[in-house]
Amino acid sequence: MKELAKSYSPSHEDNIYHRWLDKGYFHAEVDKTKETFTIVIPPPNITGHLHMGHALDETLQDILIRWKRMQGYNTLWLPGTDHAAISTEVKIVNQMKEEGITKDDIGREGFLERAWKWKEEYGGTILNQLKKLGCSCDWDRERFTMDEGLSDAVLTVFCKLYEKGYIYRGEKLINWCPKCQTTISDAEVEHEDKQGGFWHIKYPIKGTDKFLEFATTRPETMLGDTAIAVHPEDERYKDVVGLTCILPFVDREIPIIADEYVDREFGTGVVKITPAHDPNDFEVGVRHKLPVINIMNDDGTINENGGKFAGMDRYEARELIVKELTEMGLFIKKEDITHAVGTHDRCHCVIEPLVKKQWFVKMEEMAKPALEVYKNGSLKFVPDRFGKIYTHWLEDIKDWCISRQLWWGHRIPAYYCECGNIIVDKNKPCSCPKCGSENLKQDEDCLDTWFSSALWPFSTLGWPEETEELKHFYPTDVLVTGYDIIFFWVVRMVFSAIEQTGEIPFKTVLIHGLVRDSQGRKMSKSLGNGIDPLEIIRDSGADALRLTLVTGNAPGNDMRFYDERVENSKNFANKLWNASRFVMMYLTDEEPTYNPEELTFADKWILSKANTLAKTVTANLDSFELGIAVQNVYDFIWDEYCDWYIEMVKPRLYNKEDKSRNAAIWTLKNVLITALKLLHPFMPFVTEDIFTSLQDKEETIMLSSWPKYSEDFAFEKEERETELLKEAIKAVRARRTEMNVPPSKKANVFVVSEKAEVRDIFERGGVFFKTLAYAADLFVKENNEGIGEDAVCVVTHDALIYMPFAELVDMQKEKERLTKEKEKLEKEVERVEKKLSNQGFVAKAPQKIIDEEKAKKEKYSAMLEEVLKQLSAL
RNA sequence: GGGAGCAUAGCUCAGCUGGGAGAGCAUCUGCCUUACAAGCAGAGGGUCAUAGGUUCGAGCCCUAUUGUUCCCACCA
Repeated sequence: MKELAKSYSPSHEDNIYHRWLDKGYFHAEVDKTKETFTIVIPPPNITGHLHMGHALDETLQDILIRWKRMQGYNTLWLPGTDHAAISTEVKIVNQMKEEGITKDDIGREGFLERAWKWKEEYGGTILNQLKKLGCSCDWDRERFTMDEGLSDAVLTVFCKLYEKGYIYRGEKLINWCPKCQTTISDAEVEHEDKQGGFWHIKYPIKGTDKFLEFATTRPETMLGDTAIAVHPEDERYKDVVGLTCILPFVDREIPIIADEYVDREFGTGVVKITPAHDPNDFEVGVRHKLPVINIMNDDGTINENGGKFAGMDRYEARELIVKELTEMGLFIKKEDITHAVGTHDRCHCVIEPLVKKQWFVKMEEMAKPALEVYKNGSLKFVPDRFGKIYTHWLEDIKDWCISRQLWWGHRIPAYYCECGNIIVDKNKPCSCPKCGSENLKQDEDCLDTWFSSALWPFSTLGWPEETEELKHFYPTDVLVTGYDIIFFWVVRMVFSAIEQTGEIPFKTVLIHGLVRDSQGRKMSKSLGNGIDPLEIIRDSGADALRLTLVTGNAPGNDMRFYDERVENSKNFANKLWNASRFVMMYLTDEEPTYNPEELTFADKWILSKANTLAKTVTANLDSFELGIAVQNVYDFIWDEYCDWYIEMVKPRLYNKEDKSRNAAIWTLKNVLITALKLLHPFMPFVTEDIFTSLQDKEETIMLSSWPKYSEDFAFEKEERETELLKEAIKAVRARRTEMNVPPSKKANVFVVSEKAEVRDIFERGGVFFKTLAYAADLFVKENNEGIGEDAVCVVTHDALIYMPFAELVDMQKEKERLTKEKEKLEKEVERVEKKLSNQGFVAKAPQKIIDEEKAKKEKYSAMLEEVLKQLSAL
């Protein structure tokens, strides 16, 4: 047995973690004799640093993993990182910029070399930070999305989907980020409300002196207009449909067409159609076979199709166009409006819809089974409401643009022959199977980062190889992630897994909310309100951080993080630490023996409570109520174990002659161990530290067995008896405080009850009742004969408790107090009676509830009777 | 425009299938009681947003309203 330091300090955490690592406790081998429990980590970006969001996400996973591991599952938590195509590339480009180098200077090869070097240097940062948090990942199985194996999975999937016709190359309208110079998917477009203009403009109708008036938020796109549209049934414009307008600046004749898409009620009921730069217009263009004229360069400047505006920035061109239209008399007015503008979620630059030839994943077919698995219940969301979000997205899904104009990532395995043939293959073919030419060029683009993360649950386990790991650990059990990532990742993992492996990638998706600052704001770099989890770990320990993150955290709900909460968590660690120190004071080298006959009813009470606790905590973990589960343990340790049980057994411990001393020590130790085990998933370090000091049998709490409910330790009667004494003690304490009796002033206490059973309880519990109720001596009696009439009386449920404090009693105040109590009890009795006389209640309420109410009635009536007696005696 | 969440003690939040309102922090009072002052004991504080409804019984279920946050969406 080791001794514990005087107060708790988290400084051991690193040592404990390294011992776990050295012992290989986190490592999972395929063990077919056991049921598996698998979690794959949502791979953090290699550019990332641990922020509170990660800390929460990983804490929840570690709790589940540690709990299941203790339950005896073959548990695997697979860690790794994501190459984060755009983020990483931008980071490296910026770094190069400082050195005055551009991507073109060093070329693709040079750039990739640099990127890999960067990855080797910084990519592991965040994983090391996870270790500080205590994450019990199997580090031997760490993966990276650009590993050889995972890259092979990516290429395999690409080729398979291409062959199946689910991946195609097409010229479609895509979202273009002029700043990052790449396409992005719909999911990466964020709609932000921005101040903008609504310019009213008119075009002359050819062959008439009339004009057609419309309004637009992006005047510069007029350079690419190829039509003007009105509603087919709009009487106002019936005559002009079929005529043409003259498009200013470029002098193009564009037809006036009729299309249902136009809303007659909105504006003038006239829309300019720019198929190359607007999704709706693109559709209209397809219907009417309109030419598509792209007027924009990749950097957001106007191209040669923009006539004299060519080379100008899109916003410069906008101003100049409006100015010149004004001069031409074609500009009518400008309204100031705020409207939703699509921006890139990474750089917040306004995205530009452009028509480009890109690679797409056809979604319609693959979405169906992904919807089905949720509907038939095989895929669950916790809380369930996020299933609706998932469903909604899938039902309305559009094809996924997967090509990115980047170098850092998985290069698209498509090869173009000079004859025009396209070959899609994992490996570069020697020659074109069509024309035999060896002049093949690989597609320059890379795949969307999410294309590889979509395969993460199975690619990390070796897929497409039929590895033992894949067979054993897949499908995984739980995916833990924030609600902000359902579209990007969860949806894509589900349909990818079903398509490639025929199985769902995980059974349950546990969704958590955001960690916000004390004022409820998102933590962000720009606000500077982020709290660094590593700083918290350094100052207060990972255990305190973890407890703070999980306490009161309900699935799917956001939470606020602030210092006072951490403080409380730290205090709890200290409380547990000191309770353990106390217990260890009474442990000797000799193991306390378990002798059921020696257990007092107080011992049985706490054993019974601990027994129930195991059941409750397990049930809450089973239903992913981690916040409630930890609250259960917290309350048990602090309120029941420390504030009551330890105090109750002190007299027995102090008295070496006490026959039940051994039983007390045994109970103290074993209940503490149970509590430590139940707490371990939440606070792994402090529980391990105490556990290893407390006993010598097992070398770690991590692999100890999870407590189970047992009928052998269900002691209902003893629980009732102890609660009765607790109630009496509380009543005495309250009464003393009320009368300002200092704790140092002890008094004789007389307990009076007609019931032999009650007297017996007080006799048996007398030892601790005396100390906890500040009694000099305790006298248990059948009636109040011989007790001074002027003693203070406390009326409890089963007994009357007298204390000779006559000199302290103010008769007037005493009367007031008793009157108050009388009124309170009368109210209670009235309430219960009313309930019990309600026919509907007696007829329809469950028997258990009725019995409870009846018991209450009896209890309150008896107490009221006593209070009345007291009053009349005064 | 569609959808979702939230509204409970001064503050931050729990309250799982309906059966007498809880925690932490803060406040007040008294205690350095041989594990812990990072503590102990006691106390105050809530018409559970509003209005209806279902029910013997509603913080919890239903409807509407108000406030608030978020997500989705092609009104140019």
